[in-house]
Amino acid sequence: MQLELRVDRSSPVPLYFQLSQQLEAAIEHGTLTPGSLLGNEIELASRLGLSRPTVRQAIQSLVDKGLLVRRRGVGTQVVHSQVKRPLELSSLYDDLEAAGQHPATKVLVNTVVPASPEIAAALGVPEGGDVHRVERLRLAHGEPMAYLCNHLPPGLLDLDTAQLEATGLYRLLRTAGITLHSARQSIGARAATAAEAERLTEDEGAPLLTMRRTTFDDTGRAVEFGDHTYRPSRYSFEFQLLVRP
Amino acid sequence: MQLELRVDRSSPVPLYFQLSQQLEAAIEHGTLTPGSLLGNEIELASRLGLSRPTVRQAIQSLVDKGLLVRRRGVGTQVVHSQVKRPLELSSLYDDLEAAGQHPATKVLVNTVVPASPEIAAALGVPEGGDVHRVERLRLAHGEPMAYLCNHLPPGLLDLDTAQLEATGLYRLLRTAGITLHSARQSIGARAATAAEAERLTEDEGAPLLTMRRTTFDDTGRAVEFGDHTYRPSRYSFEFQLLVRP
DNA sequence: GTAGTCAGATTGTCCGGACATACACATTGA
DNA sequence: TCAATGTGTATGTCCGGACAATCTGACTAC
Repeated sequence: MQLELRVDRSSPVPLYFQLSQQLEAAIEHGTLTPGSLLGNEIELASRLGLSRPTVRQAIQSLVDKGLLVRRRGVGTQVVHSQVKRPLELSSLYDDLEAAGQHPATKVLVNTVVPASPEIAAALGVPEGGDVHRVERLRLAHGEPMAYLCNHLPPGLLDLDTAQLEATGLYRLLRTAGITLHSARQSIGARAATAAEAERLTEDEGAPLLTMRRTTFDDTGRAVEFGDHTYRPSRYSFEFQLLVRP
Repeated sequence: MQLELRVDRSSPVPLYFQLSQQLEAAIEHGTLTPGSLLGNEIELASRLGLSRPTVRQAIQSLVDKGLLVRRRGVGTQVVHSQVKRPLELSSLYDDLEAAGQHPATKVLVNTVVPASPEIAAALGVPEGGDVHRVERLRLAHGEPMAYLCNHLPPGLLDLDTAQLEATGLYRLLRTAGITLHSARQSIGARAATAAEAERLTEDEGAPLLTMRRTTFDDTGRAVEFGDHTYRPSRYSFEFQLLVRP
């Protein structure tokens, strides 16, 4: 069966993007089965009334996502891998919501504090200068799941406690017009201290999963520094890595 | 000062790649300082005797790596972020070697076993069929650091114990002509069992960092399934994530 | 029968150009 | 003074074409 593809030239959406989205949907939906050839670029271009560079741009974006593989002299085929979801800079809140876990947030602290040396270095602000500090408890099904301590540079956005309880920090940042770009993460484990154990209703000495992250926006400016602890019985980090040769 | 760039048309190395490497080196070296404009694409192209698409391809590859930011109507500038290293599908052995930790490996088991349901599903082989099983202890400075249990599909490569002790598994795979493409990882934590504690010279119940990973080659075929436990006092996962909008 | 060779197919690289779009800045208007 | 408007500049998108590099498979020669 021939895959039905078409583009709308009156739409403001770029043609290559229209095409890549349709291809991605076809792969996701199973219309394009793993291992199947995509048909050569020139024929595809003429069938759609597009130029070859445009078709290549569409295909390239899916290759970058790890959905397609190009082979010179052979063609472009769908990878036959079970997992196709791309890696993302994930938000715990969105992850939980997507998994149907009904996340809830309890804001413990929402204030302004002087920056410690470590936080100042991470955020690129002067030591002792003002930074926002937010401590939250993330719950799923009413049970505590993670303790989240975040610091943000001043003047970036208003941190409203009600909003923080209704959604995730990343969504607030995006809503404020900040386009997140990259993050440096460190994931480790350690035994819970007495205070940590109480917050998460675990026993002292119980293993905890820890994550420390600095997030940067598209200008390379640090917009958030987080120090999180998770209950490993309730949460683990899942992601897909792509090799960039 | 004008950045000195030039391309060698007699080289088999693609022009866009020559350019992107020089730009990356200039950024790494500090010749191109964070926040500085790159000069517009058309002028850059004419200066180098290249076409604009070629220059764009070079710049785009660095944008994808997170080194540059494009702004319509403004120009392309170097991100002013502290961390510029891209995310990679890391190999523990290479990581340790790069950090000057003198890694060593002790092969505990190197054999062929029938695939359990879980392993068969991960590797995409028939249940009960033959798979390689390798258990290793990774040491740094003579101290145990991680316990690595891996399964590989049959017929992929010869697993020589001596080679496994001399280098990492990923390097062996690459040497065998396998181009790694992506991996699905899950990172968690748990308390050490008695057996795990003994292997890693920890106490029973001590927190351990766990990682489970399935690695795929460029055709989407699973080439390795690993179940690793790390001593969190000696190791944590560090990586940088890029957002793909 | 096996190895080497050749042709076809397909992606990889590169060109030169055209118009659209968004941002920054200066100008103009209220 | 401040907002709206225009203008220049840079990237974003798209085109049509050309040749090179590489893989597959069939054919040929030994």
